[in-house]
Amino acid sequence: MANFIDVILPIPLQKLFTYSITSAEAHFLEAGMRVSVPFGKSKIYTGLVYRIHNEAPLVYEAKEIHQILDESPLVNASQLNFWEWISKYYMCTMGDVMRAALPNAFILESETILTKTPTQLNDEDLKDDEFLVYEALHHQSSLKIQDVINILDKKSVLPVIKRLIDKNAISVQEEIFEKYKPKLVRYVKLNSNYTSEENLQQLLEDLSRAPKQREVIMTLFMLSSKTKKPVKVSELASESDASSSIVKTLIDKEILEEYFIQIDRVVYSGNANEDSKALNEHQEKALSEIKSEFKTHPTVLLHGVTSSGKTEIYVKLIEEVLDKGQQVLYLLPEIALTTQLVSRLQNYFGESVAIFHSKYSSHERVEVWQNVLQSSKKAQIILGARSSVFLPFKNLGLIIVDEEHEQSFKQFDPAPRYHARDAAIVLAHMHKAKTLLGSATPSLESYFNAQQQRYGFVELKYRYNDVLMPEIELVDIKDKHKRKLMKGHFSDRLIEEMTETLAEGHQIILFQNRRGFSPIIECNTCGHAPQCPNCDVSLTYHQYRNQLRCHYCGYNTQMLKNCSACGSPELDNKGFGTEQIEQEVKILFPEHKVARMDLDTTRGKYGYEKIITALEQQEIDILVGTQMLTKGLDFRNVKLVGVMNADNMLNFPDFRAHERSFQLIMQVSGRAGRTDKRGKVLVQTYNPYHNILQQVSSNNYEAMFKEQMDERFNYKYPPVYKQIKITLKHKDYSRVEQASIWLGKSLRQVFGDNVLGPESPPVSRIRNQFYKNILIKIPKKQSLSKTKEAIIKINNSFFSVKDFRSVKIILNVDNY
DNA sequence: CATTACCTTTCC
DNA sequence: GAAAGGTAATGT
Repeated sequence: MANFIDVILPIPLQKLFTYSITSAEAHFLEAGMRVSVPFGKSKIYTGLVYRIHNEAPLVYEAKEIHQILDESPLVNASQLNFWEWISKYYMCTMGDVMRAALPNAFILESETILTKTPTQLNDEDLKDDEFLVYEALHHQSSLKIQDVINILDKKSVLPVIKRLIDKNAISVQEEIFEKYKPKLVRYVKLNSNYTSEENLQQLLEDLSRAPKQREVIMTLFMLSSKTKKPVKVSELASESDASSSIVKTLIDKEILEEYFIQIDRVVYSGNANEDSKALNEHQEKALSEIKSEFKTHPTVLLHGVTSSGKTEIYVKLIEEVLDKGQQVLYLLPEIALTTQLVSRLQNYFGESVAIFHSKYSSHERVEVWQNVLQSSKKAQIILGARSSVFLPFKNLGLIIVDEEHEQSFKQFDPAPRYHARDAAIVLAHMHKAKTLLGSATPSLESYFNAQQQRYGFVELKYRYNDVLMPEIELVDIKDKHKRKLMKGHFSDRLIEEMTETLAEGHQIILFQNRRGFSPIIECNTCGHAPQCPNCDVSLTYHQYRNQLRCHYCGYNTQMLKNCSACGSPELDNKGFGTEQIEQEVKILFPEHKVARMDLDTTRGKYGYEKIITALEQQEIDILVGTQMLTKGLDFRNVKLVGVMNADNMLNFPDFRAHERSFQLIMQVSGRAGRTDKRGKVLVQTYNPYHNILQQVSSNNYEAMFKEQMDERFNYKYPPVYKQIKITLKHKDYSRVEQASIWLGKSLRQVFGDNVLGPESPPVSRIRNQFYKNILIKIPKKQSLSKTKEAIIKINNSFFSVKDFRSVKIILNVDNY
């Protein structure tokens, strides 16, 4: 009987691909193992076995696989179920999910390698470009396609390569590379020739004329007898104070023998040296409420004010799940995964905590994956960002989603456009595990779900140690401007409070929801603002490199001296960003240390941590920053928080702008006064009577919730209605316009008034591609899966129109 | 008329 | 997503 496998390939194609295998391979293979398979004329891809069967495909002949890559499944059955759900719910292909789920290093790709043939050729047989490539192969043994592109400096190199092959000058082959290399550490031991006493004696005598080498040998004895462990080369070199070349000499002389041991890249050296803290009465009460809610609800929302000690409650829950021998997933927004929280958990749980986030190298991620797969002791608790929902859990008991309201749990750009919180709830369900959502400012949808009894609900209203909530004061900057009480972007009240706080030796955080120096440069004479050549946006001024930059495509140029439209040298800054605030603070408080925290200053693996540490150590008096400041950081000595301008958040054109503003201001406020002293928050605004700001200043989440929910009801927004956003994208404007009108019409035939658009988004061109959006609102009682089926149907007929085939369509389910 | 740029199609 | 194969566009 013939044997076949269906394989998921990491490309955005709807279908699976069928390959033929031998019966021996059929015996060996299991779903979830990787195979490498030929795809197309020349490429070799990594595929994941989805199904093994005997049904020969009818319309084509299946190719044979190239190679089996795993000895046991890399992805388990429950993960494949989960992938299936993601792909159905978020309307993407299994290939998309595979790309997102597997660490990059697991997905091998082949590369075309050119090598010279032994045949002798006369140079005159070759044309110029052919000769260049041929010549290059005299200097290096092989070339990649990319190298050829560089050598010839043009795009289409394949004809050249083809001619060279025809002339028998070169040959090509496909090679696949294993991207993951285990980390090996070099150890040394004495060569076995010298184990006997007399040989050893002889050796030491021989070395008497090489004192350094003798010293190294003596150190080796000393080290191995002291630690009774294998001795690392690096250790030996540093202990004996010898260079590694001396060690190498000894190895070359076969006196020492080197060997390698594979080690984990990510190791935690400390121990679980702390017992979990005893809870106070409020925490204790919340904990027991959570447990009793779990009896009736698989998902519970914990609404606990900032600094109420939610983490300690999580720790207690984690302890119980670990005792049952189950795994725990602790999800956090990327940015909140700081050393602070990591080391706190490591203090309680030692090396059973594994961390997984995007700043880890792909090698490190492979190791975490493998530890989880093997349910290793090292990976009982996974602390990770959204992509950690894809880890190969076997026995998950609890998922904690901390800072549940954070929008960074939703992935926007490549598919799968999943929301990690929602996916986590489904994942927990598949494992019959519990999910705990925690936030000081829950998202409306979660709070709504709790009210509808879909989630259990627990509240924690008291801050730890009964610290008072900070006092929030609204400052009317319209009035201050009128009365000339503003210095730059600082009101007299803010300066007063800052001066006082600094005098007391406390720290200050200033929050400005915008990065860059000054978003827009405008000509005073003609009003022209420099635009990005590839996108439909004005360029942003960045002072630290004196550049104009585009935040969408990364385009940048030097700052202009004259207006590019009229030549006038009078260019003015409109709006303001973190850099400008930083500069103003430096002028206002020249004797204090000011730092800035935004995307530009936190590049690199430790950029973020450096600033945090500096603030903790009180090397910084005033920190200016963006959203990043809001994430669960515990700064003991910060007493004052200033929100520079609340209006640009409130006026953001998005149905969640108000909810977001509330959350953001509440979260930054939470940074103030975490110890004995009551903190103070100043919110500068042109509109102090705005309802949201009133609700912020009275710390009234319920009022905010009620009012916002009314709006969501009236305007049919989530969580009352669900929504799917369809984005069309093409480099030709009239093509997207026509396509979007057609699509809008077809959708309206099915969904009527619940289709909004097509509309051009605020930024209608990015990287020279034009965009159109269509929004579909889905009433609660309308079946979500039927809706999606209908969309897919319409989509298919869309692509059968020849003119539309080149238009890219992006489906975004729950696009908020 | 040859070479290159661009677009469409197919991949199992 | 990538490369092959076809077609239009450009150069000599």
